[in-house]
Parts: sequence; structure tokens; C-alpha cells
Amino acid sequence: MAFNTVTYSVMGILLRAPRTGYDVVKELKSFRPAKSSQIYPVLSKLEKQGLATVQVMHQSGRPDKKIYQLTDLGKSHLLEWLDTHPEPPVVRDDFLSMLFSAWAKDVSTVTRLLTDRRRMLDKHAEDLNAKYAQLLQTFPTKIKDPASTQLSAYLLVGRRLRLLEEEGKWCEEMLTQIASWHN
Amino acid sequence: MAFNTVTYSVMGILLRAPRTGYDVVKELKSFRPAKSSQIYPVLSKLEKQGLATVQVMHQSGRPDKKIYQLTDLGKSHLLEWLDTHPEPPVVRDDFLSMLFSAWAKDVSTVTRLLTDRRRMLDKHAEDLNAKYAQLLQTFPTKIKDPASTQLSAYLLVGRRLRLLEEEGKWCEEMLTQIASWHN
DNA sequence: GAATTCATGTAAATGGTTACATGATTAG
DNA sequence: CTAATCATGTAACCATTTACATGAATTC
Repeated sequence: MAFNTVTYSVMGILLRAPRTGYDVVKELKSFRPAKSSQIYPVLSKLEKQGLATVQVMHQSGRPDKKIYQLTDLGKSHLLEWLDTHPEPPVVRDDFLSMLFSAWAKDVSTVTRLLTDRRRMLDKHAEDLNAKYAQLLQTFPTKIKDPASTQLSAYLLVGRRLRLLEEEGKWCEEMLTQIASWHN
Repeated sequence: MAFNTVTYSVMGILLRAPRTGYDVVKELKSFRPAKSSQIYPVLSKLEKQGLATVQVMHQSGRPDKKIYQLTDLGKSHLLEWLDTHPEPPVVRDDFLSMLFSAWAKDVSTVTRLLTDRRRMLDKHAEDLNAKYAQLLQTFPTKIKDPASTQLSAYLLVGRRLRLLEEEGKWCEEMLTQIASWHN
């Protein structure tokens, strides 16, 4: 039995701790964003196939909480998936498509695209930096434990940060380079 | 009238020069990959809506070539799009999902993921580097001309290369760091 | 002689988003 | 008092891939 990659991502979250669909969606944001309308059906399929169990917590005023927990069967499928090779990443970035055609307009279009991008990257990096600092402070030893979930967080956040910073630097350099040509 | 982003990407390619669907698919690879089964319908819609014209070149032994060319109407829509703000990039990368769960298996899973990733990045960077060097040699002055398509190529390839290299470095550093913890 | 390139497309299926339905609680 | 958060899900639509159909020309 093979599942799609969102399903494995959801299983990975449930393996760490039992969670509601709402919480799964929030946690997915850090490495594999998806809308809740995609996740809720995934969770009910997991239950139907015996890969997760549900515990319902009654609430008043809002829908009952459904807490999903990965079963041993679910875990075994997830671990099996980890032995396979990941597909090459899929990236869809309108910024690149715009850059590709920007020559047809004027230089200001190129510089606007670059400055806007840089702002976006900076804002993003700022948020992540806080998270990263906190991570390093709170769990300095646990990170080194390969069986700790902190290692993954350290790797994932650290990688993201470096790529954000590198792209930011690139934007800046390109802006100064272009400015130097047109003065 | 607003179109989806593949459509704008295709228009951007046709703006540079008239092309067949086959060639459009090849060129899309550098910034917005898509399968031909997605592109052919896009092209026929462009024609129906007067955004592109077609010239049929008869061939024997293979399907007739259909050369698409962007119309002024198409160009105006594309330029209008360039004044808008791009959506945030969409990334789906199984490698990250695997890294997120790798703690549940063992350290060797983490290191295998990192080494495989590094190999992939290196291979990719190698190909791009050749392209980049050629670009810098062949059109050293044209790149500085903002109305030249070479500027876009320079930006796009340069950016990609830097990000590939940065991620490669990160993989390497993480591998040595992890190795130092477990010796 | 085998693999890749050239060249078009359609049909079916999967993946993913938007819109809809519903509304109390909590934080600023 | 306003915005965000909590909490579930379904239906319709759009985006993208896979599989199918076809086969000569070229490169290795």
C-alpha cells in the first residue's frame, strides 16, 4: 500500500503526538502547507484504513474535537516510506515567471520585483529567526539526540533560514548591480 | 480578463519568439516546469481568445508543426500582469517531509537523506554552471541591457545556482555536525 | 540496434483551492 | 469592539499528472 505525500506528512505529525485536524494543519505549515479542506478527508481515510484512531472530545459552542493518534500499522507504513527516495521538489513561483518577462517592460519593473521580494524574504526570515533562537536556547542538548524531534526542527528551520538569507543577499546584490549599470 | 499563471508563463515565452508547443515545454523547464498535456490546451485557448496566432508547418512522418506567436492583445495582457504582485511561492518537497519524520527511524536515515540530497544538488548545479558560464561569455554586454532577454536569463540562472550551492553547503555542514555528535 | 528527440493531442484520474455552512471564545 | 483563533466538514471547481495513441528521424 502506498499513499500520497500529504498523507505521509500528516502521519509524520501524528507520530509525534496525537492531534486534531486543526492542529495538523497548523503544524504542516512549517514544511508542507495544505488547506484544512484537504486534511480533514485525509484524516478520515487514515481512520478508515486503521492507520489512525480517533478520540472524540465533546465541546460546547464549537464542533467536537477529534483527536487522531497514529496506530502501529500507520507507523510501519511511515517508516517504510522513509526508506524510499524522495521525488525532486516541486516549485511554483510567480516571481520567477514575472522576472522572465520583465525585460519587455522596463528596468523599474525588475527593480520593483526584486525589492518586493527582498521585503517578503526579510519579513519571513525575521519570524523564523525568533523561532530558531528559541529552539537553540530551549533544547541545546536534545538537538544532538537523533531520536529527538528537535533535530528535525533544527534542520528544517535552519535550512529554511539559510535559503531565505541567501536569496535576500542575491536580491540586494542584483539591485546594486543593476543600479550601477544605469547611472 | 485574468489568466492562470501557467498561461502567463507561456505568453512570456511566446513574447520572446514564436514557438511550437514542444519548444514551449522545453523552455518552461528553466523557471516553471509543466507537462505537454497541460501546455497544448493552454496554447489552443490562447489562439481562440486572440492572444496568439498559429502558423502550421506541414511535415511528413511527424505531426505538423504549429508555430504560435503572441499578438498585441496577448502582449498587453502579459505586461498588465507584470504590474501586479506575485503570489508567495509554492514548494512541495518530499525531502522535507521525510526529514521531519526521520528521527523515528535512526541517524543513518537522516544522513542518507542528506547525502542523497547533496548529490542531487551537485549534479543539478553542475549542469547549470555550464549554462551560466556560457551565458556570461557569450553575452557580456547584452546582459546589462535591461531590454534584453539575457538579463532575465542571467538573473534566473544566477539565483538558482546560488540557492543550489547554499543548500549543498548546508547539507555538508549538517553531515559533519551530525557525524561529530556520534563519534 | 537502442535510446532520445521530435511533434501533436485527448481522457481519466489525482491533487489542491475556494466557497459554503456555522458560530462561540479569546486576545488585542 | 474588532480581529484572530478554535473547530469541523462538504461540494464545486481549477490545476496538474498519468496514461493512451502514434511513429519517423536522429544520435549514440
